[in-house]
Amino acid sequence: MPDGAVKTEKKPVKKPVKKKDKYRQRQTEVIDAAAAVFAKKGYHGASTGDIAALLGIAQSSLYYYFKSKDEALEKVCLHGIKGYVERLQAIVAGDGSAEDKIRGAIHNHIEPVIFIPDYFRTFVGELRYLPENRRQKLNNMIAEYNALFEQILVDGIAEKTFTGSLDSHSTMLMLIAQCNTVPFWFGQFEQYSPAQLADMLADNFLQGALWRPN
Amino acid sequence: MPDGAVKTEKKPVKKPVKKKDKYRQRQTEVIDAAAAVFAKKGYHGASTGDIAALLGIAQSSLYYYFKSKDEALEKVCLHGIKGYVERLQAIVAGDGSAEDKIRGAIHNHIEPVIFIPDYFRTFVGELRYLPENRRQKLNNMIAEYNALFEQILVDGIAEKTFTGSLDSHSTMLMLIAQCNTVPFWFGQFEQYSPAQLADMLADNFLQGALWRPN
Amino acid sequence: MPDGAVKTEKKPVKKPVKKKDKYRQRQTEVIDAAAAVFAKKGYHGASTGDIAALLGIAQSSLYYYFKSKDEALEKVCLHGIKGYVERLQAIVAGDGSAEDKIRGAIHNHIEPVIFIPDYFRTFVGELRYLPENRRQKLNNMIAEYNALFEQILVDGIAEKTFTGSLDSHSTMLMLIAQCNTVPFWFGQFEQYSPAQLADMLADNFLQGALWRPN
Amino acid sequence: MPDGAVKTEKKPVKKPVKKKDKYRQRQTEVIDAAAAVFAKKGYHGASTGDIAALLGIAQSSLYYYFKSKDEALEKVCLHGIKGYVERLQAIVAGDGSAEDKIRGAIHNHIEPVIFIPDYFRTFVGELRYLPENRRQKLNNMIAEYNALFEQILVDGIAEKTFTGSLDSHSTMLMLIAQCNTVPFWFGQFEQYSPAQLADMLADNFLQGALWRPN
DNA sequence: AATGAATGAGGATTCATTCAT
DNA sequence: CATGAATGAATCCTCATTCAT
Repeated sequence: MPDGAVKTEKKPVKKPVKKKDKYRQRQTEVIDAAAAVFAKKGYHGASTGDIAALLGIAQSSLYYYFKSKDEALEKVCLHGIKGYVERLQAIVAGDGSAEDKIRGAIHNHIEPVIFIPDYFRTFVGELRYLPENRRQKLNNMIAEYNALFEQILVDGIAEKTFTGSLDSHSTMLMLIAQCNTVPFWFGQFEQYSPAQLADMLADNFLQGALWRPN
Repeated sequence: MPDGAVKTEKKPVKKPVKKKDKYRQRQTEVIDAAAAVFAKKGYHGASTGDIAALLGIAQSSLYYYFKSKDEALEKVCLHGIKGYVERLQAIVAGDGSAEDKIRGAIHNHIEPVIFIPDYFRTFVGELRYLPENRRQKLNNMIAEYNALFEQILVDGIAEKTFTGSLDSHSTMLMLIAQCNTVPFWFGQFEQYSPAQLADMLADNFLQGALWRPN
Repeated sequence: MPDGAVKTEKKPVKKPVKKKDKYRQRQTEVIDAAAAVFAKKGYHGASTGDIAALLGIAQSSLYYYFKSKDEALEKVCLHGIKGYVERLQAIVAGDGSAEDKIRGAIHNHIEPVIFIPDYFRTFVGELRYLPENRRQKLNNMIAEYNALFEQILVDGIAEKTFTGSLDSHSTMLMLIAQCNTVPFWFGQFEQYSPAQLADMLADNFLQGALWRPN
Repeated sequence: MPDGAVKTEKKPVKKPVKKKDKYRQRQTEVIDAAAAVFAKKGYHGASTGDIAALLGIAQSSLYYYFKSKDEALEKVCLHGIKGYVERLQAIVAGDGSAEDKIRGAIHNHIEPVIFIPDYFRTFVGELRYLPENRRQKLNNMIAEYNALFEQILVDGIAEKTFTGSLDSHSTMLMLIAQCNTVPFWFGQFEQYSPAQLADMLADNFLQGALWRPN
């Protein structure tokens, strides 16, 4: 009984929370739309009108959710790599072999690429159009990510998991580049799950293509 | 008499040839500039003003060399893959092993990527902005190129040069995607020659990264 | 006394009054803010967002206190010259000399200019942006004010307080214009009180700048 | 004969000059229009469309003559005070009495105010909307101008042309302010020439309004 | 009594393109 | 050959205003 009273009293306390939540949710939808349009048409090829049309709202209404097209791109990119670094840190810090780690890293990289392809394609293809000042933070994250990735290779070479002829830096770049291209051709391969794709890629990287008689 | 006639006759005959040559040459410079600007800023991010500025001429003067920005992009893309298919055809028709052929194909693919990076980056990154009608021809070339590439893999699997677990289609796409990313990070690797890079890539693809005690 | 009854009876009677008072008071604050923003940024350079920000409320909340930006400007202007005409009428109707009256008029004009500078600057500088229909009333007040001012000059010339070479109309305009400019540079003269400033201005007007040996 | 040849040779040399001249001339017309519109509607109340409409050209064509609305305002303001400082310098450097100089200064100030009223009204009323960076130069010119003006007053007080009770700084500001207001009410006084107006103003300032029996 | 959400209209600016010379 | 001049369309963004709550 008192509970009922408490509940009705809570409302005025709760409301602002709910409102902010609703705003956040709508903002997410708006950024989703931006990601979709940027991915499809490229940042400069996309107009705010395109985004608004996708949402079925007025162009000017977009600006209630972001302050500029730049900011929208930034938000898309940030969401595109959210958690990436953290997850890779966990993998690197783990106690598996270098092979396990590289497989883990490839899975980590590819899965979001496939689950939020619009965000990821935008991140990969349009980040360079983000103005210098907004790009800084993202560049730092990339640098950190790359360093972690390379670390796995370096360690693997040291522990003789990987061949000593591997140039860790260029290999890292190539491997990441390869993963990054996935969302651009994945559409044609719906028969493979993201995990399968990641495995294929990892196998390819680790084993090579040559036939090995056994 | 004949002399005079010849002279006056020759002029209108010869000059146009020379003029056309000069025109062609200047046009090449213009398309070079377009390629450079497209590569740097993206098709939609680039303005005809940027191209003109790079050449030190007036914007309107560009239209003497191409009819529209679209056409400029088309010319850049066409030049970006000129000879690609033909050279790959020759490689496929050759009588080396599948391994040799795949190495040859990778070299073939990478060298231009590096020698005319502006053209190639534009081709890889901006082709999708080319209007449907102009894109047709290029798409056909790509399809043919991909088919040739895949053929090598298919043959290689058949002749047991490549492991049977290889999915030829997706492998082809990944391999090409990997080659295509080269011009985007090559700048950092001036210590490697294009040929060395191609070898590294081919080795990686063929041998894999795992350490092989022997 | 039947306190209880009175109290409960009064409430519904009094509250609306109190409410209106509170509304009026808040409205005054809102118009104050509008005056400040208009004075600083100009009518067209000011946005309703600026006003709301100064008050710490939402833009849309402003419309509870005025129906449009136009109306806000009108309210500011009206408040800016409230009492002006009446006080000048009193001065003109008084029985001092023309010199006293012109001094009184200048004081009358300058003091509000300084005590409510935002209102006054807005009135002087932004009135012209008020739409025709709203401007009518204010224009009439100005005309009346000017006429009263000129009357002092005319009378002063007739009674030989002022030199006969004075063109009363243009002099009136110049004198008023001079007073109007005060709030635009007064900030730099905090060492002078409004009354001193008015005196300086009046002295200048009456005596002139030339040195008079005596 | 040689003359003819020379003449035809000159053409290519002369042309560029003529073209630039034509551009300059047209630019002047454009800035004239901008001044007119700014003066009438205020900087923020004026749209580039208004300016274009006055010229009978397309909005976008304006940008061939100035890079931004800001720049247009700057050009108008600069033109509005062109020569002001220099002419006042000449007056101050002259060898007349302080009275002559102050008369000269008032004439100098008022005449352009009347001959190019749009420029001047814009300069007086809209300069404050010019972004900080563009305003610097103009502010410096104003400071220099004011200093020169004040110098006349200081000298005049020293040489006992002006009464010792004069506060030179505030008087300077008031006098200039008074001159500046002229173009805002001059329209009503077409019976007076600029010179007459300047004389009236100077007389007023020097002699004062009081009747002097003599 | 106030606000969140949304919008239409307008505004500055860019840009590809044209055309006379 | 090349350009100066001009323009229409598009684009990003701001803003006054509305209205349900």
